[in-house]
Amino acid sequence: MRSRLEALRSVPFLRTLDEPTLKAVDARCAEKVYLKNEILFLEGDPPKGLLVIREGSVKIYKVGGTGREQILEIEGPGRSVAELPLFDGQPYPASCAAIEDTILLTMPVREFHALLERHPALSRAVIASLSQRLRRMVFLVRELSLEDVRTRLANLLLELAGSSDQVELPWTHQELAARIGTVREIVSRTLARMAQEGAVRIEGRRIHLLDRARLSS
Amino acid sequence: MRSRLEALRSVPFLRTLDEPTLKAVDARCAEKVYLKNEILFLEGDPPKGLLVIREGSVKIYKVGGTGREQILEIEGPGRSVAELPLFDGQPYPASCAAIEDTILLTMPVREFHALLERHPALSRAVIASLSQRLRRMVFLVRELSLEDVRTRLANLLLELAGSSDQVELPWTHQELAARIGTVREIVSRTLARMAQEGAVRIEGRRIHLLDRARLSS
DNA sequence: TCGGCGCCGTGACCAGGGTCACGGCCCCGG
DNA sequence: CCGGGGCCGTGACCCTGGTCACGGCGCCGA
Repeated sequence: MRSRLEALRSVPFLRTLDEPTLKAVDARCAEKVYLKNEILFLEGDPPKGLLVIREGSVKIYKVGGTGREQILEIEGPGRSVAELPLFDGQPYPASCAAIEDTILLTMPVREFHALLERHPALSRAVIASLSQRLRRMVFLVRELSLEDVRTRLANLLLELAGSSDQVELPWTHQELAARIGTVREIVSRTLARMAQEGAVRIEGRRIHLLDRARLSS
Repeated sequence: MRSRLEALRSVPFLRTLDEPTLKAVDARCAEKVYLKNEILFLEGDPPKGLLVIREGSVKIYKVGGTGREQILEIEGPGRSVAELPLFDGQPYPASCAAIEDTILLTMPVREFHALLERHPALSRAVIASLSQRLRRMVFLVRELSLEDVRTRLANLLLELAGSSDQVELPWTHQELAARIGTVREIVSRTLARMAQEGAVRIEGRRIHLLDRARLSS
C-alpha cells in the first residue's frame, strides 16, 4: 500500500468516486499510527469517522464476561472498518484493535455524509458493501451454532489457503481460536489431531493441506 | 394489517417514498398466500423479488448437517424479508418458511431496482435498514460464542417481554430453541430451573418475570 | 550469556449441553 | 368417544470442548 490515495481508492465503496473527488477527500483525511495491540475504539464508543487502513491490519471483536474474545472480522490495507455507526448514528457494536503496527486514515463523519448526499452511486456501493458484511456474519452464525470446532477450523484453513495446498499461518493459535469461537488449547489439539489423521502436515507456522476431502469431512 | 398499501407503507425503507409512488408500486406487486410451514425459498435459490409480509410471519433460518435449525430472524406483518440478494445479486444466504399462514406481497426485482435509481433517499433508508440487520447478527454471534444457554434464553425472554413483567410465549419451545441455538429439551429444562430459582413463574404459555436481576445474572 | 516473555503442546479434570427414550397432556378430527 | 399427532417434561447417558496447570522452545534485549 503506497500512497494514501491508493488506500482510499481500494476501499470497495469509495472506488465509485471520480479521481478529483477522491483527491479532495484525501486532503481532508487525518492520518494516525497505531502500534500493535493498541485499541482503535471500544464497543459503545461514539463514531469517530470513516476509518481506512493504509498499512497494517486490525481486528473487530467482542469480549465476553469470562474475558474470552470473539473476532468478527479482520481487515487489512485498503479496507475500511466500522462504518456501521456512520450509517445509523448508533455507537460501535464491537471493539477494534491493531494486530500489527497500523497506519490509519480518518475521514470526518460530516465529510462522509456530504459525500453520500452528493454521490448517489456511492450509496449503492455502500449497500453492496454492507451486504457483504452481512453475509459474512450469517456465515459465522451458522458455523458457531451448527458446526463443531473441527469443521470450523478446517473451513478457516481452506479459506486461508484458497486454491493453494498450503498456508502460512498469518496469526497465532490464540487468534485462530478467537476467530472460530474457541480457545487456544483446542486449536492446538485439533490441529494435532488433523495431522495425526493425515489430513494436514504441520511445519511450524506452515500447514500443508494433504487431503482436502478428509479435512472438510 | 389491513390493506396492501398499509403493509408496504410500514416497511421501514419504503416509508421514504411518497404516496403516489407507493401506489404505483402497490399496483405492480403480486400477492400470494402461504400456509403454515410452507417454504418461501431455500438457501441458494436465486432472488425472487422484494418480499413484504402483509399478514402472518416467517422465519429465516439455516439448517446444519444434523438437521438442527438456527433461526436468524423472525419477521411479521409490515416487514420485508430477504433483501440481500436484491442488493448484491447473490443467492439467498438462508432459507425462509412461514411459521403461520401468511400473505405475502412480491415486488419484482427490476421494479425495485428502478425505484432505487429514481429515489436516492431510498438508498439511504436501505442502508439504515441493513445496518439494523447487521447489528442483530453481531449480537447473535456474540451470544452464540460467548454466552451460555441460560443467559441467551433470559435475554430472549427479556426482549420479548419489553417493559412488561410477563410474556405470552408466541412460539413453541422448539422455536425458542432454534432461535437461541440449542434444542427443545434444554429450553424446557432451563425454564424449569429458572422457575425453581424463583426468577420466573410459568403458567402454561405465559411467563411472569419475577426477578429480572436474577434472570440476567 | 542469561533471563524473561510470548507462543505452543499436552495431560487431567470437569461440566454444559446435546442425544435418546419414554410418558403425559391437550386438542382436534373421524 | 376414541385415536393420533403435536408439544412438553424429565431421567440417564455421554462427549465435546472449556479450564487449569505445567513444561518446552525460541527469540530478544539487557
